Amino acid sequence: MKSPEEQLAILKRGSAQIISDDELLAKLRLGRPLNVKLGVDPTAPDIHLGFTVGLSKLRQFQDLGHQAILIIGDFTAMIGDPSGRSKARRQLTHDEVMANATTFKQQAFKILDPSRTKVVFNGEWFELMTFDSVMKLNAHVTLQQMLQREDFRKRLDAGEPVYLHEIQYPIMQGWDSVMIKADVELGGTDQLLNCHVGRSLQREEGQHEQVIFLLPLLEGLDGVNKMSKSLDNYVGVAEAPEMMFGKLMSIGDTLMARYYELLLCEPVPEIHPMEAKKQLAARLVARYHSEEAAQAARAEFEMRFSKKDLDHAELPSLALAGLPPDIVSVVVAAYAQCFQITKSRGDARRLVEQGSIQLRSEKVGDAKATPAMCAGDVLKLDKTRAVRLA
RNA sequence: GGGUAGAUACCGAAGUGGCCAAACGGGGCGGACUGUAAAUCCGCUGGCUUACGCCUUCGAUGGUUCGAAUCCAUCUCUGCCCA
Repeated sequence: MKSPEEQLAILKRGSAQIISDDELLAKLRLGRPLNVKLGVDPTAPDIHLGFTVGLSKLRQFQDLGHQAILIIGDFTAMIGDPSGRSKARRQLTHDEVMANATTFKQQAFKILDPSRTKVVFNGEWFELMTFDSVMKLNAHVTLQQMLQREDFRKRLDAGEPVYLHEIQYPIMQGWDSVMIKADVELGGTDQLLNCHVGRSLQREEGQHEQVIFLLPLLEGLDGVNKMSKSLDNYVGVAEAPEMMFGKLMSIGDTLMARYYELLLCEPVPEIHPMEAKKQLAARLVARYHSEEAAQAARAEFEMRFSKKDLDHAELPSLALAGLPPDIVSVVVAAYAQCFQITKSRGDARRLVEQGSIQLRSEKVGDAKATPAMCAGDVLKLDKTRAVRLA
């Protein structure tokens, strides 16, 4: 086992803020495995790369001999963490949440070591709480403290509603820390207040206060907002290798540097940016799938986009039989059948007229056209989608 | 509970009886250019239609009118102020 000082040095890499280094060092010196808490709300069925920043850090704690405690917020997910949000979340039903939690757990174990992870659901304690104990908890936190939060503040200033159940969220998250006797709580930088509430509740209960270990938030594919399912700027860890590779290749250079730092924990290599990005994409695909899948995804990507060789790429096929012969109808059918995307005829016509639609690498251009289409022909729909006719 | 202001397309925001499928900005999409990126430029952005045009849309429901996003009534939701 590494010395406390060595452990601290390793853990600090890639962190945003630790409250505090000294407290963490003191806890590491206790010589026992620390309870390291990471809370997740299964609001969506699968996790994305943004979330893996926390899981990877948790894994690092595990590798140093500590006890990982993954809290599945089956109860809190129904409220929805208001952190960083400009609107109240839709409340989920318990069934939805539990269904999400199942896949969630499987995916978390692509990163965590299952043999050293304790998984708990916070419904275990919250469902049993009585109203008077809820009131007692509330007595520990003031409205002013809650209003310090930037996201609530912003909503107030913008004249947006802030609901009382949302204000309960930090208190519930804090109580989780008490219930599992957390020594360290991991979270994104937007979790600062929530984690602090945990500390004060622990103090009230006569426990040692948890160390707050904050990690930077990973920006989503747009490079601006944090990665989130609801903004559709995410890369899911369960996504198909080609999809994952393609999404990662679409990011800008600045964001690439960020991903290197937060996901691979190293600087961008001093090579052509294009190659650096391919390596990033390949390594992440390898992490969540396999080395072979990563190489295949890269080869596929290069064939399709770099060499623009759609003829040999693997494409979904579209049966022409029974379709009207005009190009617009074929395009609409291709989106619907091969990609489950509903395009209006107007949209499809626009794509044709604007030159996005290509048949055998030639722009069609004329929405009225009824070009001869044969089995095996490649029909390009837009930047990322194409189908093979059959 | 009382007063008051508001609810417009993916988001923000104009429009206050016909010229409104609804300005403008953002976002999104397509094209050019590139490294498939970014930046830039051009175009598109309710549905059906080759087109003329037709249909549905401005919180909800009714009403006034030849004609309503715009006027009236009721309802729902939200902000702010007062209790």
